[in-house]
Amino acid sequence: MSVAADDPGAGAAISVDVFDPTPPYEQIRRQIVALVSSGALTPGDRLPTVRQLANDLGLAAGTVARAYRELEGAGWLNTRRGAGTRVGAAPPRPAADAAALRQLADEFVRRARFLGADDGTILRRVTDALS
Amino acid sequence: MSVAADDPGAGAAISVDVFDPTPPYEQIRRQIVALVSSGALTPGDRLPTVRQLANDLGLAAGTVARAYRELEGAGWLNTRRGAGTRVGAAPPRPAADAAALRQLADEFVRRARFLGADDGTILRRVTDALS
DNA sequence: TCCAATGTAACAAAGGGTTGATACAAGCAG
DNA sequence: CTGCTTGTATCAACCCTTTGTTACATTGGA
Repeated sequence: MSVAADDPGAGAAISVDVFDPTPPYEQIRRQIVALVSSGALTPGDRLPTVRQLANDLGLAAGTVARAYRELEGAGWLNTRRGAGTRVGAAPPRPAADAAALRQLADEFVRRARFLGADDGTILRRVTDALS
Repeated sequence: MSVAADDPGAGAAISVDVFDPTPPYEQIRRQIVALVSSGALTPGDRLPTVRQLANDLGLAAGTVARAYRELEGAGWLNTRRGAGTRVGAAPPRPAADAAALRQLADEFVRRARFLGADDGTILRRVTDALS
């Protein structure tokens, strides 16, 4: 079960799986990296405020703030007090597309296996989705 | 950086990323699920002893024991005191939630295409990720 | 200028995970 | 039977994360 946070401005959704032992701030961090890497969020796009996202996800503001802070430090986001948080102008993407696609595929396979799917089923579903 | 634990008996390798905030027991649990799901470990294959794996990974025995215990409870492993731990005869594969998997595949394909990847590339990346 | 919005910082309290040690229980081989 | 191996249980101590709360600094618009 997960709580979804619709983000009309960026057209993206971030969620936190309460059954995942991974700390919420880390789940958020990874999802934003994936969203930026995949192009779902582009430079200049504004992210939800820490209070807004925290409220949507049922978390404390400080928890979301930590995710934003770490992403800021890594160059993914630009945050300014009073002005909000936006996707950085030059996200850390050296070998952009190839690396992003590989990361995307790895993440997909990991999640699919987490659902209990075997390799054959995973490939079949991807083939279906391609058509 | 990660510490690797070679497992000659099963021909598999399990590692723990000390920079990943995800608890070690959870990292181990997921990797074993992946190894069994992918067929790298087959029913009857013996896993390292809790002390052996803990020593290789630099963890406490109880930490590895917890991963084994959770996997046992979920039906992935069979563990008997004094006899060791082996892959269960009937790992929980049909648990594949068809709807969730389809949604996951659709989302993955959507993002991959957003990156500009063609169908062949997408399939190749998934195949790579499966191995 | 004034004020609301936003990110940041600090704090104590609570909960969970890990460690390291020890002890115990159950299987297996001699 | 005896001894070794293996998984399990317990314990206290420590560290990390989260929570609420409050306060503060900065930004931008009325």
